[in-house]
Amino acid sequence: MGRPVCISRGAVLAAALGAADENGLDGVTMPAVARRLNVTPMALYRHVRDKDDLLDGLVELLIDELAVAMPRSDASDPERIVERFVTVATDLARRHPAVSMLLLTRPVNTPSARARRSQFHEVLRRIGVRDEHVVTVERILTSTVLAVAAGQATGRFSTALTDADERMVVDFVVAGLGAFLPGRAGLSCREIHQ
Amino acid sequence: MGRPVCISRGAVLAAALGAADENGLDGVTMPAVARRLNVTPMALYRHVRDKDDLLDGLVELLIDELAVAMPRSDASDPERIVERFVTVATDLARRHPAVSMLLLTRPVNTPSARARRSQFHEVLRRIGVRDEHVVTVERILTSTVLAVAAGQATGRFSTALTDADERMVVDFVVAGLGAFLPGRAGLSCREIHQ
DNA sequence: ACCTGAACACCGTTCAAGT
DNA sequence: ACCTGAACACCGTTCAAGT
Repeated sequence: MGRPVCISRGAVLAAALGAADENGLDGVTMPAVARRLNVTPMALYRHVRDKDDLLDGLVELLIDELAVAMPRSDASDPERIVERFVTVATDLARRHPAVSMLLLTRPVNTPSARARRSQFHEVLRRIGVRDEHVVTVERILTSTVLAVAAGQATGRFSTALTDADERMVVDFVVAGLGAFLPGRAGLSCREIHQ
Repeated sequence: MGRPVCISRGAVLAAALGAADENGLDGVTMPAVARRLNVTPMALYRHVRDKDDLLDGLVELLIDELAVAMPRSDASDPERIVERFVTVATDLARRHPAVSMLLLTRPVNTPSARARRSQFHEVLRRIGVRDEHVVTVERILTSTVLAVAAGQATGRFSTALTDADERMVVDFVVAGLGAFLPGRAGLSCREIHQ
């Protein structure tokens, strides 16, 4: 790209994301990131505490990108919400396969990430998930969607996710979520696959 | 432990698993594994092609451990099957948190792993999942269960999984699986959610 | 056949300098 | 304030030896 003489944390993270997208997580190395910025590796430590901090930064980057496309708290139709979540996460995993795996691995405790999570909790509460279930349901939903999306993007599965597969993920999650919505007792939601 | 003068692939993998359990994935290093066997790092290369091969071996180890406790193809009650799977995977993730994360990350194409998968496919077929859905349903199930289990074990979530949480995972997966089973109550989502 | 010593390229990180 | 050179500990890996 260009040759910015002046580095910033944002520039470092962007370079790291590029390296990850092109060469996988193993490609995210201090020298590699530095080279993309026309800088020596040591210069990075001015903007990033250490490599762990750099990876945390990548995770936060993806979370923000996930969140801007996420359902707002005024959403109410569970199926639409889940559908959007699955679509957005799958697309994200396709564009950033290596880093999306990190989302599953690393704890995300930054203020921004916590805010995103609260927002999600609010959505779940609004559609009828009981207060004491909200936190765990959110974990299950994000784990499922991210694992399927990231798993296919990083080659855990031999074939890529088709549109039909994506549809099945939505149906699965919607039906599973149904177990925590009022007005029913663990019945399966739909029968469209018969 | 002891001081085996003679090394084998099994011993190397066992030592690597021990290192992973104690010090996380970063603790799985050629010198560290070798030290556990009272051997120099170079000796490992006689039994393991490279580090990638070593990690593949760890994954296979866990898959086998998972499989011995898995439902047999004569199982028929979906809820019991899912329950057992969740219990076994959660327990496995608790004992081997670091490596269980690897299960989610690395493709598993060894003959043994493929056999395990076929076995699972057979179970799904038996309980009524249609042929063209079997592969994707298996991906969704394993991704969900492993991600939730491994995610809590590696500290992605702040609090550990309680028994109640585990129960919720079972309920979620059973309900989700219901979307792909015949003969359940013919409710549609739209009716349920008004 | 199986292990070791020496050696190499490479990575993360620090610190004292440079501008 | 921000970047660089030199330096260190450490890791993955190879190869020619040793037994």
